[in-house]
Amino acid sequence: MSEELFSQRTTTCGALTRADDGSRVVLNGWVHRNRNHGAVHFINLRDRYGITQVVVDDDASKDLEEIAASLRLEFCIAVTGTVRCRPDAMINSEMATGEIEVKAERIEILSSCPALPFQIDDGTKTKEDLRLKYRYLDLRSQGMQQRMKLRHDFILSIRNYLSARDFYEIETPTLIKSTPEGARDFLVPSRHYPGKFYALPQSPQLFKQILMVGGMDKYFQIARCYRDEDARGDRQLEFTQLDLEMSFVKRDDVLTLMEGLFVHVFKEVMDHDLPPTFRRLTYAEAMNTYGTDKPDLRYDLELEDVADLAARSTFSTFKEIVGNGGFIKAIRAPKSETVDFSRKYITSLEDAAKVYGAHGLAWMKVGEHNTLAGGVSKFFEGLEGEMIERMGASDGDMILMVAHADWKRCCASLSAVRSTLARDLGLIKKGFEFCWIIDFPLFEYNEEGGFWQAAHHMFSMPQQEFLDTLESDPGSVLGDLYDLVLNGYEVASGSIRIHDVELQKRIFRICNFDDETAEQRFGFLLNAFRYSPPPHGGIAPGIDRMVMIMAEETSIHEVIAFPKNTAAVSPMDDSPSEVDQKQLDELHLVIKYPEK
RNA sequence: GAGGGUGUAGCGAAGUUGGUUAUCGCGACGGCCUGUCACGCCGUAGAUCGCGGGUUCGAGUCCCGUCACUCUCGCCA
Repeated sequence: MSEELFSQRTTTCGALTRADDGSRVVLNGWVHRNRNHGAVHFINLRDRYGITQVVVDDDASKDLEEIAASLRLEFCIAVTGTVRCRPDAMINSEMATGEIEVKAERIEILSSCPALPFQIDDGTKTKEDLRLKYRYLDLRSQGMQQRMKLRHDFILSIRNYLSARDFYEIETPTLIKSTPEGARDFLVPSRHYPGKFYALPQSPQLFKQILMVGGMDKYFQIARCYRDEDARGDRQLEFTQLDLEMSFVKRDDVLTLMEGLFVHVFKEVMDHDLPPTFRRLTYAEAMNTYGTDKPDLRYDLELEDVADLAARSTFSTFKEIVGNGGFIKAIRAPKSETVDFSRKYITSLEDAAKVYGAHGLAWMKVGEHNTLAGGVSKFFEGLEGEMIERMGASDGDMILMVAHADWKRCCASLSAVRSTLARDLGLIKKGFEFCWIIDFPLFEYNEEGGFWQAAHHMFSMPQQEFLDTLESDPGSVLGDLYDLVLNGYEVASGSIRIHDVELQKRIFRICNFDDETAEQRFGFLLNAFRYSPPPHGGIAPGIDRMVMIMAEETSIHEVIAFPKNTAAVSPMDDSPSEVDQKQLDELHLVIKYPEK
């Protein structure tokens, strides 16, 4: 009965060195490779820590030889043997354990496996759905193992840093009240209360503010968040945030803390030196200079306003747009050795712009001696010098322009051209370029609904100088809001919060929530705020996105152990799935299927 | 909700203006091999070309529809 189930490892597959020469060891792991040379077998045995070469020599017993010959890829085995240094000529300098090998005396097959649905090796080009269906196999790959380690190291480093700075890690509930903000909620039906639902949190926003009212002073949480929206490469239904809130702080306290955190974490986890502070851009600067509120600063390619020049040109389309208060912006495409600015290429840039609402992309080529040619250049006769100087252009460059009545679409379209150019011309430098975007507008106008809504969320503090004009001119109000941007991705978002009941109610009213509705939805927050809330603020960096960028990946799926695909399905466990009628009955639910 | 891309053996791909038996690499299976490390060599099996319909003497290839995955817009405070 007490017979040993298996020979338990005495060390791992990444640990043995010359110093272990002659020692008797047991290794547990998976068959990574099995090279059979007739009388000699080489088995690469793999575990999380590395790969060690196991040798079955020609003097092996018949039994051992037969077991070695029967091994297939990914069999889980235990090897008992003796470490020996390899002959000089056989040393593999590519392997961490390449100086030694283990001469097997006994091999136990702990478990076998059938032919694999795909090969486990790094950088696999296997379709993602298949990888997700057999995620347990995919996770064995070196890439997934490294990324899970990176994610672990990242989170551990964050925990240690914040803990050392007096933060408490506090959990908040994941079954909460549905509150009408932002994204669609995931709902959980209540068994006890027919017709009532919990919601999964889109973020712990209200709870962390209430923790501040509760005197917790500094809080953080590695928090799972849920938003029922369509997926993308950099977002899915459930994701993980470092949620963080502090009492008695102003904006710069939060920004400084985060800079210190990321400088520390990047050094500790990746041995990468970040600058001690990050560049700050106002929302208006970011939009005007880069056309987006999440600019990728790994390359330049700044946008210029050329509305005044366009107005003086003979290009009636542009003149009309300017005359109607529209916007015209331009970008310089620098001369390239690798990319020919052909009509075909310009069309591809135009297509990129049109996705964001541009009607077209006007272009001109810069020639020698302040000349412009091609495209719309004939309309800019006499303005060549000014245009070229404005754009800082020179011979061989190209000037690309977007005109649009809507400022945001004008910016976004040209931003798409900017990022396409950077990619195609190979202008993207390696590295990590952080920047802060500050001074966001607090409200934006909902065209469909005909009312103002919070651009970020309704709990952010308006900047002081706008307190008197909140109601009269919501569109001009700037908030104490900040986003952290890394390599063109929004990786954190935060604000100084409102801690005054009356001010909070004013914001609700502007956002179309009358006092009664606000009380109904957010009464618990307003109630808490009656009891001497401290001034407070916080931020929430996205863990998945951060690790994705650190791992130089473009999909957060690569840094999540069990992600869902873009159709919101998990191919491994086949969720979502139907449930029993009994379960529905208990929850008082009747399914109404959509008509086809 | 909208647009683009992809779908050929277990995996990754090729497949010409529509033309005989759909090709290659990896993997699987069998055999050989004493120093490999992506071992090598020989052989074998494995494909309703996503699915349905149409055009045609003939469709992997052309057309229509549909499904799945994927990228993007919308959406995501």
